[in-house]
Amino acid sequence: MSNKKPRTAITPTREDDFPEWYQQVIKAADMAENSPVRGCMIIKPYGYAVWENIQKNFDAMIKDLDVENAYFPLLIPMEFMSREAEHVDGFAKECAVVTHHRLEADEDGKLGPAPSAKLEDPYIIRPTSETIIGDTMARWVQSYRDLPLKLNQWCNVMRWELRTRIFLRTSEFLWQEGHNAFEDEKGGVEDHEKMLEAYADLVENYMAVPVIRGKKTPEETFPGAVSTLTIEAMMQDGKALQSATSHYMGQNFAKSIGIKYQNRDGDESYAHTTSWGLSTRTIGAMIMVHGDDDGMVMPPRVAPYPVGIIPILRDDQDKDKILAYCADIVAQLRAIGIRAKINNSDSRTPDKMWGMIKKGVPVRVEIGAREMQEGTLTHVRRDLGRDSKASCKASEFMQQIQGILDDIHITLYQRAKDFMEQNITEAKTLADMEDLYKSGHKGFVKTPIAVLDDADLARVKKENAITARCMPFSDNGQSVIFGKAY
RNA sequence: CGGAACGUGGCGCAGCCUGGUAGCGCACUUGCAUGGGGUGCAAGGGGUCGGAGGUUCAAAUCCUCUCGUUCCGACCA
Repeated sequence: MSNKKPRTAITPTREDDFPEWYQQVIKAADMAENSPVRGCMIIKPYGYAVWENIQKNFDAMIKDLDVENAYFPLLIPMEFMSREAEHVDGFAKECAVVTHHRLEADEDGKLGPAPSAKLEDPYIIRPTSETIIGDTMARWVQSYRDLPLKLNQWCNVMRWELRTRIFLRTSEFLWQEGHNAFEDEKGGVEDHEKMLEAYADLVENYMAVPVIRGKKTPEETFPGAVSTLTIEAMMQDGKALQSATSHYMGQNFAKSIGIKYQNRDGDESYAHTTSWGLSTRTIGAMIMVHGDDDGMVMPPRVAPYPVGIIPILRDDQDKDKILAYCADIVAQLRAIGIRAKINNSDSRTPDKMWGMIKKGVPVRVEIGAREMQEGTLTHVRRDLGRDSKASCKASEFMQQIQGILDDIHITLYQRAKDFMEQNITEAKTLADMEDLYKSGHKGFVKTPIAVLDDADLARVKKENAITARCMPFSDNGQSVIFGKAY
């Protein structure tokens, strides 16, 4: 027995092969899978439930900021793309194009686009709805009284990606895109800051992923934007993942798409616009930040069910009684607003347990004949493992569970935050940074802002596969954080 | 899109070099014993080897093309 390592539920481990571990966690946790459509994923119920929780929480946040939801078409007239020069640059090469409106069989019986049904004006499948929403806003905004106008839509978009990775980069993905318009610069600038803070709030306080808030360097700024703000998270392999961005477009976009209005002086002005988006990719971030070698570790506030209950059935005699007791526990939890689910399949107990471990259910509750008789239950925290196993009266549990879940959230967040902080190294010069990466540094490197002007920067970035992630707010724009990125 | 690798039952793999119609582990089904961090024994079901062509008496094994996946790179949420 030379194998001293305890068996892990996921093979390989994070240390052995991080990218493969990531794939295996998604599979083991039953969150998503590849589809017959190249580059597109099937989000399974357990993964989609996470997205629904993200949606629910963020949707409430933006409504508090007076954003209204609307829905725009999946198809966008191709000519819209050419209205915005920067867009052509950014998205044209990854657009799916709709050219026909009918299929028909040829002489061999093979289906194909009917030549007679060719579209005079082709459509593209939205890679973003910026142009069509902008076009709409241009019609809706006539007067300064129509501003601000804050629109958001939850939808799917498609970008024909060359290299896809489930959740992190797929050809089709789900997101929300917000597009706001304001009278002046102040309104737009403040808005894009506010939206970024909303993202930071969501990601940190619901997904337990600590982030660095900052501004993109000019080079990394979104095409056409005056300013791009970002939240950057660190994965357990030390790489960065941009979790959400918020752009201030100045009047650039309004001018190209015609969002103009009569201002308070009776003159014509162009609106100042912002756009902001967060996608299913953040689910990938959550996996890579919290997951461990036994699978997913769900942050409780977005977990499909923060409490999972396993009935322990030793024989059929007590089965119905135990199940009834479990059902009652679930009902009590739901009554206090906690999502709970019972696994009453007839799998073996250990298999049910490992199933919940791999899914990362924050609190596992075990209930057998013993608990039923005593009116107690046994609970274990996923983040702390079997050592955290404890028993208490069911009534006490109801009092404590919210606190336990909050504590799990804090523990996950703090653990990730400590990791991130320990893996940000400061370097005074570009040469110092290069030395760090050349000697195998895995995390971020923070340098003075002056490094951006170093003529050698491009070479160092290229050779070390790093990019400028952002200029963190915490240093008032006086520093830059670099790192490898997803 | 460039470089590399891979594609064999649900999952992970062996077989391919030295062609002769498929094997292992896990999962699954049944039974008995079990049952609080991956239970044991026994009996079973399931694949024609990503797809299309070619070579051959014969192909999972050789050749060509194609589709897909993964990793690295460039690009990007």
